[in-house]
Amino acid sequence: MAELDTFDYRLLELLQENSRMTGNELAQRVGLSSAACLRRVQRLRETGVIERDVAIVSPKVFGKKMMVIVLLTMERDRPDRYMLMRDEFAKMPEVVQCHHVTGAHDFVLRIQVSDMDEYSAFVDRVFHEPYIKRYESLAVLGSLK
Amino acid sequence: MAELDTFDYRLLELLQENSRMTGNELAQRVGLSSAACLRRVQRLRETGVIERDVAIVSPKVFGKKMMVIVLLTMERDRPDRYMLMRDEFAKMPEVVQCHHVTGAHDFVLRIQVSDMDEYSAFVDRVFHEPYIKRYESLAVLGSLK
DNA sequence: CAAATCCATGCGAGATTTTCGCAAAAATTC
DNA sequence: GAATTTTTGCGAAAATCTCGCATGGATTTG
Repeated sequence: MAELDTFDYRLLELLQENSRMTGNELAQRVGLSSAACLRRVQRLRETGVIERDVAIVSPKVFGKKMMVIVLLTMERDRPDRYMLMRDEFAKMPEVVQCHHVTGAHDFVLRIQVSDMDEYSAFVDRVFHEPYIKRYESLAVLGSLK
Repeated sequence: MAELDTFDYRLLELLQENSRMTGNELAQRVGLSSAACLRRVQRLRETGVIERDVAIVSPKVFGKKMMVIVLLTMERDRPDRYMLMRDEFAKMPEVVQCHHVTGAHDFVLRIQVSDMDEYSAFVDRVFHEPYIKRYESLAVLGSLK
């Protein structure tokens, strides 16, 4: 992608807030015609500046009311396992986020489950592996953003 | 909102992945007519099951290339500070996520900044408060989802 | 410095998508 | 099992998006 100008940034800002805004609404706010706005947005999508569009569903609805943050520490002698782990985490529906980090821990995971039972089962299934040295579970009491 | 049936859940699942899916595409996947799908989606939005729709912008574009996860521990004698802290975090653009958690730490923050300098400034400004006992920064090397 | 080239623009037609009224089918209530 | 309510599919109308085209401004080129 070439360079983004002020219009593009403004559009991104707006769409990050509400991606269902129509061409006319955008036009009104950025001071371009509807067509121009939509053409720009189209380009932003094609070039990957806008990666995707998602609906944000109220967490209550899915009944996945329990969120846990896990700090994972792997055995130091198996750095090759990192990528494999990551890929496996990617496939698990309970894992909504996975960060590979520096420092005392190796991974920070955000886990979404319905209840303690489901979490407990998840832990048994996933964390009791030889290359996992330690895990620390932080139950989330409340969140912002 | 009344009850959600299997169709609704399927629609939510799809829209969570890609909210730009058209009525026909949805129809094809859930086995209802386009109109029925769109009517349901409309209702899901109206009733707040779908809270909003957002565009996900590549973090690189905004120049916020650095992500840090911070484990925050507050002084135990000031639990009243928790809510105030939370509200303050909510206002900071660097804080993209904030979870209040149980366990050894009190908050887990996800911070997005352009570089080390900006992070350093952020730390000085925010974490050097008397009621903050300890903070641990985990730089994110890579992420999934 | 003018000519040529390049890009993004606005306009508007055409295509796609969404919304809505309606009658029929399905599900629910009594 | 009849009556009522809800949801469906269809299709028309409305809204939205896409695209070709000519124009105008900026940059490049000769």
